Amino acid sequence: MAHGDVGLELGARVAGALRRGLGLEITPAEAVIRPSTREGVDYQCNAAMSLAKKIGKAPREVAEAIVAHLDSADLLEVPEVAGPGFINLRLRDEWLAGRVGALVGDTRLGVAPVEQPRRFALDYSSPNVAKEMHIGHLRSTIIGDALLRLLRFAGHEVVPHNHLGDWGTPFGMLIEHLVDEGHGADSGISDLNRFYQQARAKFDADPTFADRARARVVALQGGDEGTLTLWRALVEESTRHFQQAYELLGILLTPGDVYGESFYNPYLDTVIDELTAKGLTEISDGAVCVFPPGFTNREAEPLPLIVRKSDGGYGYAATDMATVRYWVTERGMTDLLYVVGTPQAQHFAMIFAASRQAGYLTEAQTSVHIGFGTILGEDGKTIRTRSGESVKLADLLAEAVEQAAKTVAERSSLDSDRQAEVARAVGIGAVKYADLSNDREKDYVFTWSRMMAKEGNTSVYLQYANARCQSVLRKAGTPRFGEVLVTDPAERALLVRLLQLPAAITAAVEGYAPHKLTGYLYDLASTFTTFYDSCPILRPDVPDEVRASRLALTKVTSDVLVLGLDLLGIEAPAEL
RNA sequence: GCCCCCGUAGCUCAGCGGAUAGAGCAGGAGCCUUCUAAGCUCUUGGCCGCAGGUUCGAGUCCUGCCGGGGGCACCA
Repeated sequence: MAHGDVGLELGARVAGALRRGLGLEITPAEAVIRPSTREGVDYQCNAAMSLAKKIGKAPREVAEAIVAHLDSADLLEVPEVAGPGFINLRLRDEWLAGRVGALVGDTRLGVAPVEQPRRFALDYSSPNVAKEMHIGHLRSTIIGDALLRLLRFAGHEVVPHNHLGDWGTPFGMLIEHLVDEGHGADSGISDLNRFYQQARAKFDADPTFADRARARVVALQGGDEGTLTLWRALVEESTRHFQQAYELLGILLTPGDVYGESFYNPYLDTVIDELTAKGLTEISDGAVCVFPPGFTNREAEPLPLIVRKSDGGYGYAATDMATVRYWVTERGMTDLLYVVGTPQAQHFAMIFAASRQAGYLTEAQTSVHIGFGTILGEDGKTIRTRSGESVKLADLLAEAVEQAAKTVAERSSLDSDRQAEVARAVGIGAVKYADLSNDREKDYVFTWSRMMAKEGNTSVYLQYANARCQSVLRKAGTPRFGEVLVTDPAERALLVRLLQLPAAITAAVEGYAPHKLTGYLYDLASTFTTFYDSCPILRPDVPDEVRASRLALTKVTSDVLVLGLDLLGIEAPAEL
């Protein structure tokens, strides 16, 4: 294994030792190798204690046997058994140096692609047509995009899809309003919120308009061509608005990734038919329902998934069933991911359960609701503007860039154009990092002062660390990267850290947990700045071979930071 | 009422069944003639909500309780 996870490699060695020493078969993961925080110890093996129990030997005896049969002289110092049966492992400097040296110029930085790529359909962002994006769309969009990047880098195939809210009864009034306003080159729909509110107001105030709106819904559902043209105009205008937000945010979604609710309309009847043919549906209060087992309502009665409403219309349950069916059956996806807030947990649990019953999902597929917590204001409640409305995404991002620009202006010596670019990278990065660095399943408190802080665990700290790397490399002219040497504890710590990228990415990918990567990157940046502080690189008294080694380390550190930030969707300017 | 999630330092958060629970901020003490001080070093601060249980070992797994949030039939 030329590249990869150091912990797993150590695990494989321990597994070998157990096979030879005690005739036990375990997997590398079962060797329970963990990074150690103890002085002078890089990793520890915790397998002896649990194994001792199984085979009826003393834990220390097992540990001694592992050590005795460990074939690891190439990569480890002599291991020590400590405490009840811990095995302390320290990597050899030469091995570390060789491993890190191999990362210079490696575009994957030691991260091996997965051995068995899967096909992911990834649902994220999902704003509503004719409504401006607001803070409620932020987490799905940011987290989903990071997962797209992470999964792809890991070697999987990922098809992102943007489940636009582009269908339903509100479109009757929206289209009628569009008719009233005229939809010339510059119609009123560029201000989406106002357009929606105006339509709403007319709907509430003017019965004639309301009747027209209702008739328009029927025409829309009936496929009236003129109505569809108007509807498309709304969708297109909204899509342009979304694309602007995505561009500013650095989100990979394109109009080609739009699979809105309307996309699944042609499949809805089929879904009902198939569910019915399988005997899964019941009529309850006039609605066509599936009752997946294990779900109950307040009265402890079975809880329905309403696939067709009593008025004959389709609800979102029908669309979501059709979505599962489409991505598995028509597109051959193996894994369905939905980046949607945790309040929808029960809904997705029911969709998945019903999809299994229907045979849309089999053992070959997984389906995961990637839930996330609510963004809270500093008062601990759902964040809102002073007037109680949800915060517009555009306003929030503008605020972030503006705040960043202020700091950049104070610190940066770049020209104004490049300062503007940096402000954007820093401001947007701060918003994304604040989101991604929290466990996605928990609520998190949105605090400008903390995310924009010039110190601490923020995106700018990582960006700054990278800018320092880049500055050194620039000053080195055409840097000569030499063989990696270990001459200082801070330098050695950096080597150990650099080799932990594969483990961090694996953890982030397997748990759909970007914060595992942010945590690693912060540790790396922190380890680097300590190294930077105590290990001069370009100073004249540094021997040439040490300088060449440290330049190589600086290069690899920068590469890891840039890659890591890119996987999170955050830019890393070369200068701040 | 039932189900799900969360309670870790003053604040915001990490923590993979393993050793003395870690960061950042805030507080205290230092460090810029020297590669970007948006930085570094040292330091104060914890009955991991409470009570049981499982385990050689529990912040982590199980049960109960207390507190907070969310969900529970035609909105998505």
